[in-house]
Amino acid sequence: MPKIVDWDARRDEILGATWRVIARDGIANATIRAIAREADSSPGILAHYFADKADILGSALVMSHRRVGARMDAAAEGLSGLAALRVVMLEALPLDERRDLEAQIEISFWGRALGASELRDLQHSEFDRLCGRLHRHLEEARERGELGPVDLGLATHQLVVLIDGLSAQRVLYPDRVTPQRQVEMLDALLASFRPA
Amino acid sequence: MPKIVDWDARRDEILGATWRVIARDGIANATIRAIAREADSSPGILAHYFADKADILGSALVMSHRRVGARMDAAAEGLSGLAALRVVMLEALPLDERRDLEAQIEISFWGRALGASELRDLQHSEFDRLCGRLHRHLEEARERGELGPVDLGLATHQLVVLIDGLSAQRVLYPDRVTPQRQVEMLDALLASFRPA
Amino acid sequence: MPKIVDWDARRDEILGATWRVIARDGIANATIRAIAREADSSPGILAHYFADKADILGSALVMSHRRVGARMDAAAEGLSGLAALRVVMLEALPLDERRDLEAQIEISFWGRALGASELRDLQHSEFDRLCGRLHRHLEEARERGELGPVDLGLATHQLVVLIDGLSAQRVLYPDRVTPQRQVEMLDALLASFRPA
Amino acid sequence: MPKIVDWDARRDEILGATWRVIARDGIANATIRAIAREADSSPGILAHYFADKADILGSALVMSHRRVGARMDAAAEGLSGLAALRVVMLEALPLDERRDLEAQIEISFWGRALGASELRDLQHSEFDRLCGRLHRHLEEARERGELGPVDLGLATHQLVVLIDGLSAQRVLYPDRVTPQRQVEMLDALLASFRPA
DNA sequence: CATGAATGAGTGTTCATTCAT
DNA sequence: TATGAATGAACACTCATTCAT
Repeated sequence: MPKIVDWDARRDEILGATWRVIARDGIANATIRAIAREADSSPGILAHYFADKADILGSALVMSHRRVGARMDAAAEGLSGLAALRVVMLEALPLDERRDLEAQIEISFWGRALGASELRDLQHSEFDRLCGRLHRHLEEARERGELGPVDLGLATHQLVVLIDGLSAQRVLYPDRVTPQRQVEMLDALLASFRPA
Repeated sequence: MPKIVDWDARRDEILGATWRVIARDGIANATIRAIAREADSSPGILAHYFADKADILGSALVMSHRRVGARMDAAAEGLSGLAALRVVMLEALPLDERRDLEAQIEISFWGRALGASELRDLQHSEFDRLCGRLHRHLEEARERGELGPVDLGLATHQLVVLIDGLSAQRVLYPDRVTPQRQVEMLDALLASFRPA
Repeated sequence: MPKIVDWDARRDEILGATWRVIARDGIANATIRAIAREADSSPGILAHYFADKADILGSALVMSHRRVGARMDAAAEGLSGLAALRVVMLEALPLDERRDLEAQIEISFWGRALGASELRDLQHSEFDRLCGRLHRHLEEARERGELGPVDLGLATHQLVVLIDGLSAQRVLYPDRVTPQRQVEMLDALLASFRPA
Repeated sequence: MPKIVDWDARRDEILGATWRVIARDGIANATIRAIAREADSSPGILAHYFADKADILGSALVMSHRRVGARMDAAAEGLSGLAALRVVMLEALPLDERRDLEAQIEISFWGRALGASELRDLQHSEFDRLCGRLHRHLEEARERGELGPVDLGLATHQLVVLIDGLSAQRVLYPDRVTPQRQVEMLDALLASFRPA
């Protein structure tokens, strides 16, 4: 009988190690050896679970997005309109340590996307999902009469720009971007959507 | 001292080549050889102008910031308050090709800053200068009675978050972030600062 | 002892898979994993049947030689002298698909023998057997008065040189070395042995 | 001023080291490190002179062929017909240490050609040149009336089969294939071409 | 000053081998 | 007996850096 291994669990473990290395040492120092060491493993083993390094990094990004998406689903359960939009946005912002890590991952990939077109494509498709979700909640809000005369496309855009801007600021200047400050900015933006 | 002038000109030329390589191939592919080739030069010569590769990349970032700062100075000449703030912000946003390049440089460095502390420090000090400038114009606006009851610290923060968020979006999804859209968002934010 | 039979059968199966991989992908790509995959097996199992990779490759070569030898025995049954020599030679030449495979195996090992002395020794002893067989038939031919004034050592050598040369040509330029051409060359050589 | 280096001389030096490593350790052990060590150099330097390892090996083969071709040109100078053919063939056979080395190189590549199609193509084109040369001298011989009723295509083929067969035998069993023996076989074949 | 050849450490990746199951 | 996960060394190749010219 072969050694029983929970394939998906081991994969996730390696991706988790990848996150930690990226966040701690930067994506430029996220070598296969460093990831293997962080995962208490050997360099060769990564070939069992991933095709190559690009697959590891891409999978790490997708996994991060999937976790955020799952949390958004859970948080928006039973809600709709602006209320749903707010909790969804709160899941997207780097408000605690776990989400700081996600923001670090995300921003590390931004610079890398310039030189790697397939990474770029990956980010585009992942980004579309988020935009779609935000837009849907805005449409709900409009139907519920929660909105003033705002352009939904513009409003969606403002929301993602807020996420990206706050993520970047939080990663680069963690001391200046407190969770309260983030919520403050989110609420200011949401307030601007409401009828006068 | 004609030699000195030539020396600075050659330095700037190399930094310009560095920008182009980063924007075209990504910062991960910005090797010394690639930069030297882009500058129609040889790898060894870079050692005459820069201590090492980190110096090249750091200098490229500083030069980018300095150029933006100089443009802000020129644009704000004779203006103050919200009017000055607006033209300064317009210089910070990726509204044309040259500033797209600057945004690409900037974002490429974000991911790199996680693993390189001296790059982080560099970014901090550069960032402080921008915040100071924005804050100063907001203070002027307050003195001129152009502002409603806004918290200047929060407002400053909203402005830099807008810059970072729009820069990231523009670099990653250039088709979706038109110059008009950027100005639209900026004016929406500035409007929220004014008295009701 | 049914187990033993299965054991040998499994061994032969693995060696057959080894042949196919060498012929298809080249000996440089004949990895243990590739062989195991071709044999619908797992990498670890090969350790049960063979000491190490060199043992697998060496055994594959020996098995190839043994099969050729067995076919020669069968073909020469009841014959002697030049008639026997001719059918033996016809078994050694790459005249059909199966023997093309054997020639590919053989030639793949030639390059490898330079760096691996034990493989070299293996090839020497295997080669001696073939030479002995050819020489024996030539002696029979002499006794039967089928030969002109030829040096048996030289003649033996000419025969093995013909086998090696035709095998190499057939493997490298299969389109140019038709079976007819091979028989033509063999018969020309045999004719030169006969009395004027 | 840059360090003056005779590019071609350095290239040839590396290829010479490649030959020696292949002949001594086998082509499977002809690693970039081993070649660099043999050339009293460092692994990285090979990238200056060759695109990759396949380029090194391919260039080594081409260079070997080119040297043989040059020697054939020189030897056949002023001769034609069977006389030219004989000296050309004498250059192709492993009659001294230098040509033993060439035969080792050649045979090492045979096994490798099975798995590498571009190497196969290289060998084909190189082989065509040799066939063309032999055929040309046979045509001269025919015009001069030196030949009996032989098929020139078959005769050409017999010559290359002799070269390949003798090369293989010489490499694998050097003690048994003396220079005299080789010349003996060549002359026997040439004799069979002459009118009865 | 400028060049580009040279170095050697570091990268991603492959692979024979081992071993717990 | 059979599996395939795991290891770690070796591979080809890249790159920042140095230095003789």
